[in-house]
Amino acid sequence: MDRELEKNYNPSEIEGRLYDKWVKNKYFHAEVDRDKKPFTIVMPPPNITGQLHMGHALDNTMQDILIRFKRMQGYNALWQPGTDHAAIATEVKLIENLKKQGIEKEDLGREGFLEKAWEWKAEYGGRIVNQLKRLGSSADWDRERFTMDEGNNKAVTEVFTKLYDKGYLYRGSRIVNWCPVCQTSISDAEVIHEEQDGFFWHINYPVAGEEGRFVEIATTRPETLLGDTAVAVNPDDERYKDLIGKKVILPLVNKEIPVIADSYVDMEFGTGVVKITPAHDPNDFEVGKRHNLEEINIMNDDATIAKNGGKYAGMDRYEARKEIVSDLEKLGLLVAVKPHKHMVGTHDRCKTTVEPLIKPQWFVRMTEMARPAKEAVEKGELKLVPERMNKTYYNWLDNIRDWCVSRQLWWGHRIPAYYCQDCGEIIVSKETPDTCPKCGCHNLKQDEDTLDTWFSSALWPFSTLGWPDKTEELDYFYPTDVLVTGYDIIFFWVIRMVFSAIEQTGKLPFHTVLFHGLVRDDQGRKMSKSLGNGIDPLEVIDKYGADALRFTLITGNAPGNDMRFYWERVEASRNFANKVWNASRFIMMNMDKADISDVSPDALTTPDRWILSKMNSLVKEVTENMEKYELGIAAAKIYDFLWEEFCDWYIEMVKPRLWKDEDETKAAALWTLKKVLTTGLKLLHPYMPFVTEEIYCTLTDEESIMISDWPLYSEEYSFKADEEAVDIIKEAVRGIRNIRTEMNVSPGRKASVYVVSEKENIRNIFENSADFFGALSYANEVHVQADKTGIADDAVSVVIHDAVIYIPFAELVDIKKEVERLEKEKARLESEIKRANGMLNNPKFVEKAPCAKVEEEKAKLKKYTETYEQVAARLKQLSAAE
RNA sequence: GGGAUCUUAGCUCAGCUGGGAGAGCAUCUGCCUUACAAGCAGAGGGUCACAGGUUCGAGCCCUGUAGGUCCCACCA
Repeated sequence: MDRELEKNYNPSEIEGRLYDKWVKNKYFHAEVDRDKKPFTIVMPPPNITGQLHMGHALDNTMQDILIRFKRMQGYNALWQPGTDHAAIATEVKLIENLKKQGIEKEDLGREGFLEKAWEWKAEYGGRIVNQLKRLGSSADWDRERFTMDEGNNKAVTEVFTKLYDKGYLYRGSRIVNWCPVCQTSISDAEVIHEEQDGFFWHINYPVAGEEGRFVEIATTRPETLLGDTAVAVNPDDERYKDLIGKKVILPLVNKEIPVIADSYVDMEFGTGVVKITPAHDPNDFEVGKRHNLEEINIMNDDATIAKNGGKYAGMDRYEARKEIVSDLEKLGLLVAVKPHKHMVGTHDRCKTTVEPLIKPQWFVRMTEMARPAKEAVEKGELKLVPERMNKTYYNWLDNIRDWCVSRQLWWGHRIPAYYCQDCGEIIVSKETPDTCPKCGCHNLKQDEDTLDTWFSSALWPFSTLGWPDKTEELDYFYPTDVLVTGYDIIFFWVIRMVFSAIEQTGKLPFHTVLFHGLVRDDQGRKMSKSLGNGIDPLEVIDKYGADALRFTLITGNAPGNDMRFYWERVEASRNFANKVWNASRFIMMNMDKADISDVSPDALTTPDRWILSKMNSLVKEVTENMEKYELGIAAAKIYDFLWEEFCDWYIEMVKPRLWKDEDETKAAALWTLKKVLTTGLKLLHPYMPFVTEEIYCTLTDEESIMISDWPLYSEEYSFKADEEAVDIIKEAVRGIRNIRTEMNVSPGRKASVYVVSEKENIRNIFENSADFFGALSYANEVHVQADKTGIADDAVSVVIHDAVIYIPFAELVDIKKEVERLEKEKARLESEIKRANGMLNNPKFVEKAPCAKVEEEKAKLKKYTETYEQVAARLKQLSAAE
């Protein structure tokens, strides 16, 4: 051993070095290789404006675990990375930055602004990528993409024109969600409805021609009154039947508007009369369409009242609201003001209350594309993990509305639509057109708008692989396999990728979506900038290492569930890394004690076969759970095995053999230690890539653990008899330790241990294991015999199945206590026997339960009965001794 | 209004298709035993929210109740 490990695992020393080595050796890079099966994951592209947060850390850890696992299994594993231009986020951020320098967006003009944007991207766009690297992410950085790079631009234009030609994309003047602060339209998915305290203003509208008669309406937004073009009642409402077809006078505006009947009106709610403002409410818009009502836009883009708003023109919407209410009051038309909680739509980015406005926008028709997306899940071709996400998925698709994809922003993919300034013709084309196909003029102007960020990310799984070109990569790596993401962007992204992929490529973009939850703070709150409760993953990595962070994020959590972040848990994970580190150190320190190059299976001892057998089962369980995406369960199994079975039991069992100079089984022990450790390291590697790599490369001559073969379950390592034998020894050891603690015998004090059993096979087990059995149970000598000859009656005893262990602690033994202890044990066994008998005497159980279960109970009953008899016999002895 | 989900040890959570309640942390006791005190050996601690039902058998399946969380939805 030419290298040695430090006493404690120090992640910061090794992480950078190993990561550089992996990159340098191109382990992350995947090339098309027809001889190997591909396994592909596309990374959800983080925003270029972003900083790594716990959500990214979790998301990328899960992906890295899967990709490392598959890579080791022999797949040609590609983890396709990249970043997202994040239209609104970036543009808003840039505008803020410019403002600090006293520059307005408009001052720069479109070209100038975009120049700044690209500069900013060049400077900060790589920041989050570098942060991802610190996690250990084994993405193929040689293939890194950007949603606005050349290839993606091409894909976006291709899709836009194809959808347009197919009639799935149209330009229309419809009511959209408008953010007055960001000055752009946003999609329904970007609107968050939050409950706010507002008021219900009850207003009297005078009925035209009927002096003194009013209809009372109730509204939460009185300022929209300026744009009212009707008042609606339910056609079945007896109260207002006679009003239908009549006119009312719109207060303040003093204009006559009709009373119409529409079933949209709920008779039970409010006054049963609704003011209709088609230009400022989505429902009213629909009503207006049905009744051919005029749409009067009374608001500017910044949510101030427009010119047509009379005296209110220029006022902010809330200021106008106040004025209007006060004016109505003066006129005596304000009937009541009632506090009212209602849901208000806000922009998810800036929290501004959105204003429904009519704007000409581009929309993607969803009805046709939604269907196959839904069917894919229904037919099981697309699997959502956990399965309960199916309902959310269906529900969204069932109620889907057309997707508003145009944004009044500069940073993004400019819409490839051109308008003829002469004849109004719309041309959608991949190339900039020169002449108008309709009127032949050259007076064409491109649409000023850009596309929703998600329009391009919806194409991510195939655009990153070269689509629309028929590349080798696309052919080989696509469709991808698993998508890992948070359930919070199922609507924004997942569904849109699914229908886009089906429509554009005819294939699903992936066969499985693995969802994870949110990482919350220790009080269960969402981590957020405003609360200041966010924990920086990089700080965690600095303090405890990337492996500890990764392990923490993965364990103790089921797929799709939120989790809380605790520093204590990171510490526990770090301790585990250190535990593995030290076990390895121990093994390396002893490696020179024998030559293990030629260890035959016959040389293995019972504990060797036991741990190998346990290891073998572990391999199977871990692999199975990882295949099922139960990453947390698999991790817990590795943890338990390595810490308990391997460190606490096996290494302790092996020590006497290593210490003793003339022991012939030393090589077998060392061989087993190394075998089990390297297997364990491999299983652990996807979770803790750094510590496992460092140990593996120190312990073996291999180049890297990450390109080593994933362990396979093998019958040749299944040793049932040895497992049973060691279980008996462990039971005895535990019993002895228990009693010693109970009696306050200090560990330094050794004692003779007598194992008495009538059964020869049991005696053999103890005889063969005497060295480590003695060491584990603090014995200075172990006697194995068939009867009690030579053992003092007042020795302490431990009854296990098939044997009684005696420890002569004459001066320490308190017979009374000993009897008490045994009586307790006897009672416990009695209840067990009763339980087993209860089941077995139930004819229905015997009849209906599976055979294996019945047999199991019979075996238990036998074991308990036998143990019970031993205890009873021991109690008899004690009473005789008294 | 619709839907999802949670309620398990003091805390945070596992518990995969129903077959004798688990982990980490915390607590208590004893140990610096030649890999590890970031450790070792022991211990205590739970009518699995509540009420019914299905079943030979329920933490797990069904129904209802209470409380929490989240998502969706155009009740002005």
